[in-house]
Amino acid sequence: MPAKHDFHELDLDPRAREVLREIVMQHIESGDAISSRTLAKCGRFDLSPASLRNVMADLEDLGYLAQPHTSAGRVPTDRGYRFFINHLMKSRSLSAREREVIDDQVSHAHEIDEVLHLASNLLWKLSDQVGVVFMPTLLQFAIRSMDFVLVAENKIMCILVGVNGVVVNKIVETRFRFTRDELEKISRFSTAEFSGCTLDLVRRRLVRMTEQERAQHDEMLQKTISLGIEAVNAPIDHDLYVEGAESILNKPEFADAALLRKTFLALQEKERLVEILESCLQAEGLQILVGSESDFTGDHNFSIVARRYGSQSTPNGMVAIIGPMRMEYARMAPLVDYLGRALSRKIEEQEQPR
Amino acid sequence: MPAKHDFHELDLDPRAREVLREIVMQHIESGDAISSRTLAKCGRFDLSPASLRNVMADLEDLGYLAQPHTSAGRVPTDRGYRFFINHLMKSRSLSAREREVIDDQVSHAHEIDEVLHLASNLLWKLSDQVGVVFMPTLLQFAIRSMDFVLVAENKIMCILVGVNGVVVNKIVETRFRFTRDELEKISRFSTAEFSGCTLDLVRRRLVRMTEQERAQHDEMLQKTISLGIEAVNAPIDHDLYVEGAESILNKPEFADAALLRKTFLALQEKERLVEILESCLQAEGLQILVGSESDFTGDHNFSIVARRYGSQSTPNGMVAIIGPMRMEYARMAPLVDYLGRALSRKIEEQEQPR
DNA sequence: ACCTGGCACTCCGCAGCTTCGAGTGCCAGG
DNA sequence: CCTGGCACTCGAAGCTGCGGAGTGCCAGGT
Repeated sequence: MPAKHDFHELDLDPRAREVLREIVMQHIESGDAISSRTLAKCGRFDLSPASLRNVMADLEDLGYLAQPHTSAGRVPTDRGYRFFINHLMKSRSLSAREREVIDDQVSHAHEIDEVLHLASNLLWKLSDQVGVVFMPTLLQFAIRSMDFVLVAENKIMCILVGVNGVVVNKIVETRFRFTRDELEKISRFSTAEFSGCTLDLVRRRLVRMTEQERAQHDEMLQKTISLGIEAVNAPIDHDLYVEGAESILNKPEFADAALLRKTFLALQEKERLVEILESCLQAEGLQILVGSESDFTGDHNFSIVARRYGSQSTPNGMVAIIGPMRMEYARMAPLVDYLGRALSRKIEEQEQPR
Repeated sequence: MPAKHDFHELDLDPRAREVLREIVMQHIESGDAISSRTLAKCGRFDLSPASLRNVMADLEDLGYLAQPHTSAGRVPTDRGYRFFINHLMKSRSLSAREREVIDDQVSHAHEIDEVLHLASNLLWKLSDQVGVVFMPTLLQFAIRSMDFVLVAENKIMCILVGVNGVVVNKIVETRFRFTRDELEKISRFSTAEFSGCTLDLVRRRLVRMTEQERAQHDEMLQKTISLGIEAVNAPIDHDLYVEGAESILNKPEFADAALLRKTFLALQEKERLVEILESCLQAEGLQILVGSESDFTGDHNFSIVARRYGSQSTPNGMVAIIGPMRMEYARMAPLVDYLGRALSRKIEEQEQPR
């Protein structure tokens, strides 16, 4: 952080900070631009509107506030929100009720995808913003088992279980015919052989096997290898749960039909979402991106409140909320944080079943 | 159909029919209300606007047309569309390009859910309406196999394959511990025992087994039964693919933000969609529902173009397009029909693999 | 040095008015 | 039975004026 920036921020005298804080809070609540008069009336300041106007003018000069037009009140800028989040916000901890709902739901889910789906749903319902949960592809993790089941004469379902408990299944079509017996043998072999490997490693080892002398003559081995390669090459997507896109339909900032349309379509672009979530994956703890601070949020005046989940040992994903810049950060932050922790706990539990 | 209705419809003299047809077509194309003047200008009639006005007034009396307000042109009513669809429409057959796209895509997909997902996607892209594909739950069909795979110490994945090739997998948690060996045996047993049964029948037979003497003592059998019951009781949903809801954002009839919101939310109510699609499941061939002809479409001024797919022998689902009443029926009808046929063919092929 | 009331100014939103054009219905004449 | 003409209706668009909400600035008070 450049010194000048710091200087600015610390330079704000306490009164200005209070004013900024009040403006941001009121604006978040009402959505309107805040005038000096409303501010004076709120009772927190023993100042006349005129004095407040001076303070507000200063804050505008520093780039924390903006006026939509002359003779409208002031509205926080991205920087204003950022300052608010960094220095002024007092997180409102979750209500007992909310905590209960989260704990209850998370503990009742079983499969990991069920848990994640539920998490995005919870985020949506509890925040009334768009809830997003991201799980990176299995590719980066080691697998625990690899099984094959006959589905049709020429179709085999391959079931991969990651060390993190993620279960992925893919149906592959093969030119060989397999019997149940064979598949059972192959399952045993593959699991024994590859458990602990990442998919990438599995692929390399399979390829190496084809080169060995033995493979040329052992038909069974050939079939195993071919099936394994098919299975590993089958595309395995990351999972992205986006829930509650319709909740933006309510928000007054998107009352305009054209803007709404644009905003809505933006949320369908999963690739961009994945991209930005992946870029947050490194950082520990809660992250908040406001408006112009990232490409995606900047284009659409969004903010993102995100947190990594998962234990240190195993791969992580992200939970996040996406909404308009004007959102209740003080409530969203603890919500995302709590849910992230709950998920992490759940996942750690599942790793070491009692 | 009541005689009176028939009378009305057949009573329309050829000129009135032509006029109605032209109005519907022009309105579908432009979205505007059609005036006598525009109609006269189109060249298809050797009549003055005044004469056309008379014809139009008659059509309005009969309920085929309506005026949004005095001094606006005329717009087709539900009945108008219905008459158009039944008697006036000339289906425009698919372009070679479109047919090619469909055939190509359908033939390249493998798993049935992949095919269906693709189908809804195609419907959307080719029609620019909301594409819907519905597959009823597996419950009504006989199964071909039933396998179990170890996923974690206390979690078993159960894989059911229907005679129609549908593959369903569910992860169940059990209080027993299973080894790979056991699961393999159970899989063999279950498949041999239950292949050809509907899930309901499987459940009943499992329950009956618990009552037999043997079950009391044979631990292995107990475990099998418990697992089987878990698997069969795991909820198995119907599949519903809805794609392209965002395409209604474009349609001028939903320019108003409030209406758009309402419309959009309506499309999220999958239950109602399922309900209406299920009700169409009985009828063979293409079905078109216009506006007030059904609850769902009536509430939102939608129309639905739907068709059953699947072979006679095996269970069927529906493919459909949902859009505003003002849609190009002449193009949608063949599109849905063709896709339905393509799907049916694909499914029949998969039933009897060469 | 700082706060404050007052005042001029700007700008938005709204209500009311007019105008314009697009349609229709009806009628009388060919 | 068709047609041109005419009166009438209605909505969309544009203009105007006004009130309200805000701000900026200044001069005077503490």
